[in-house]
Amino acid sequence: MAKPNVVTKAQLIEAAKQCVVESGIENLTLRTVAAKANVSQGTIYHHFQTKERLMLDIVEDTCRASWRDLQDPADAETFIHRALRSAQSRQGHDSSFHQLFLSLVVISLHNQQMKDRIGSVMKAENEELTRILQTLYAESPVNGLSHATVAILLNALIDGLAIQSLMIEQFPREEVFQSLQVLVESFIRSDHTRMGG
Amino acid sequence: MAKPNVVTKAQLIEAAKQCVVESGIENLTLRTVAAKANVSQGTIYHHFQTKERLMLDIVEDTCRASWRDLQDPADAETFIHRALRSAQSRQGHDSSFHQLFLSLVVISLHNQQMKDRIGSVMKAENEELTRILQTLYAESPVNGLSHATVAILLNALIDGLAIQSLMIEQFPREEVFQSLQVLVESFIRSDHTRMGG
Amino acid sequence: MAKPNVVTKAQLIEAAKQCVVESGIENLTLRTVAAKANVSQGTIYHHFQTKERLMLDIVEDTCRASWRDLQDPADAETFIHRALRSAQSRQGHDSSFHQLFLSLVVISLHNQQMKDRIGSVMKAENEELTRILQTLYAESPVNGLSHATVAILLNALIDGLAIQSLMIEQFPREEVFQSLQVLVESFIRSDHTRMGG
Amino acid sequence: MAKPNVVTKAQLIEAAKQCVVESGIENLTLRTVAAKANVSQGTIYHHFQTKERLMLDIVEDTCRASWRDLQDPADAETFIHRALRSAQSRQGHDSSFHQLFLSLVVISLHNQQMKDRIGSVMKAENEELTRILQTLYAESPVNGLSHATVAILLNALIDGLAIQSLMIEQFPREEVFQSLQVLVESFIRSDHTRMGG
DNA sequence: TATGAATGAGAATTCATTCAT
DNA sequence: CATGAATGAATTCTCATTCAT
Repeated sequence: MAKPNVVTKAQLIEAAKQCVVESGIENLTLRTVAAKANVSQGTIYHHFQTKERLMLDIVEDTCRASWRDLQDPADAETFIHRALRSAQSRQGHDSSFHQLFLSLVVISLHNQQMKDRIGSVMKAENEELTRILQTLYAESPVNGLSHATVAILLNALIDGLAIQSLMIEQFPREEVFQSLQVLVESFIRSDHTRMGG
Repeated sequence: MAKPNVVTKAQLIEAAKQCVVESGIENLTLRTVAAKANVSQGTIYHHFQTKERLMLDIVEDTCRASWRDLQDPADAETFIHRALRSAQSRQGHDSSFHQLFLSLVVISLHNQQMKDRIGSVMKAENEELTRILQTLYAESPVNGLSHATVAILLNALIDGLAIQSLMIEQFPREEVFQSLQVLVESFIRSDHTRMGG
Repeated sequence: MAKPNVVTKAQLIEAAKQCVVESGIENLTLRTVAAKANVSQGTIYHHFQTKERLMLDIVEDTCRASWRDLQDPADAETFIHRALRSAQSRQGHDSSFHQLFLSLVVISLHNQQMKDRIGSVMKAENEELTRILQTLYAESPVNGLSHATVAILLNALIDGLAIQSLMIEQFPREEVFQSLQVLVESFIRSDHTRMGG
Repeated sequence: MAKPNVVTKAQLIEAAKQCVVESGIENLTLRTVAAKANVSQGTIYHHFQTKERLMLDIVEDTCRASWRDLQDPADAETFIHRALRSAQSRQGHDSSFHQLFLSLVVISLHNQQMKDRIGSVMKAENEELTRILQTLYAESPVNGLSHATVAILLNALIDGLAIQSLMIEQFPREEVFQSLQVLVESFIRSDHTRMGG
């Protein structure tokens, strides 16, 4: 007993994320994580010194993933559609992303370090979307609102819809997201000068 | 030793809600609630038979409050302004409402009963807002979208902004909510005006 | 399951002291204490919030006992004989007192609160013995040494002998303590003016 | 990866002794020792097969050191002064020796092997001091007590004073040890002088 | 030799829950 | 109704020890 190198940190984080989605972050125990990863509890403590550290690493991992998606090179125009489509897919059968995200948000309400990390990513997402909107429209697509504000509202929309989608049985996902797409397209087709390609 | 009627159920629920906001729903213990309400743990068991029932009652209480707000008689036009203003005030100094709401949402992800209750209220809110929009506009204020969809999007916006406001240090609350008000007013003043136009 | 008032704090402390003597303070676990007291571990936490608090209470209890012995009314002359005899009896078959005492001393080396408590009792014992010596002899019984110093040396002698007695197999307890008694009596019989009765 | 001869057993024992003095024998862990010696935990297991053996080796090392001091060639008369002076210096700024000694004594209360080892050294110290007293005085320096008993009492005095010195804040070290020296000198200068006279 | 990942037994501690008063 | 002592299961965490490299 003591086989070396049976798991990596990444595998443990993955197992932990699954546990959160499966049984709720309030029920996340290291016993469960260890079981899911097929290692002993001690192993978890060898990699993360405390449960809090593991949770911080889950946040870190999730944030890094979001950031990677963001940086994914793509021409600006398709960016928003891609975002919408990915958001939609996340809501349906595979709602795990938003479950995890919301769980981390709630836990971070009483953990400044987590809050800082998540907050910084959300801010970065707003800024990235702002940049993209600026590429698409010389003037803001919505009268009277700055590009930055439109970006904030769009990102808020995604998160707010995720909540409704998670909570409301038979939420009309398809319809709403198609409407959103229509809305966004109406920006793009609108008579405002289009700049970036 | 038995002082009668020292506390009411409502007081205990209030205490529990405070505990959630102060130390996180993941740290909600009956000991804490009892301490905050200045009663013994046993007392809590006389009012709620289990911890889960207490949490269900918190949800119930929170939902009923939302519903009461909704039913509050007021002419349709001012409804949205009132909603926006209240949403805004909830985000700034007194963010506790949204903290509580999000916490309950996350917990309910693994509690069907809670999920049903919260989901039904969110659905009702969508429907109520739909009704109001129908009162205000013969046709939907946003081209191509049904009244119901606009309602969903507006409500999603509120929740999504709440998250950003809770997570992002120095989130531009004032600016964003004024923009939102501008946006909504542009609906009201100009029937049939396209959102993006 | 939950029979009220099955144990008192005093009983738990007694059980803990027995555990220390039986298996060493370095092996003191709350599981053991609970088992010895026939209660659950939770019960121990109901009375003492932490293990450290329990240990502080053991110290407190032991110190209070020492102090009570000290205050025990007795004419000064017999005091020392009584002390010697009790010290001796503590060393032989019933060495538990000194085992406990030394264990607490060692633990307290890294616990200021415990150290303060034990230190204050030891100081008080020195002072009490000084007072008694002053009652017995106008001038110090040992040439060139103050009453206080003689008291310190005598008390040190007791502790030092306890260690030897605990560690050395077949330590000549009888012989040494009779010698000590002879020595002390030689003080009393000496040509120095005797005062108190 | 295997650097040869990075540490010697002696270095590990030294590290362990430091750990005991710094954080208490009850908190001695192999992790701590390894950290202090800048080696891995595995390395400790190459030198000592178990934690208990490490502790036995600490005892062995400490006892051997005492014994070495004892054998140190010196004329009998100065022996006692040297002992007193070294004892005194051990108590003040550098109290670590007695901290370690007492810790080992307490642990050995429930480890026969350690007890035997420490006991044998204490006995040897008594015997050596007896021999020295016999060299100095034809008859015992204290009327009615054998040389052996006086030796035991003197050694007990050293240990007992060490405890007081460790526990009592502002223990009058200087004064007491000078008194002790006066006392011992009174033996040496006046053969046959009665201690109490 | 030396390493350090892995282990499992057991430590302290928490907590929902029960029950006699 | 209200209390609070008692419970036991579960949780976080520690640590001596093993073993493949």
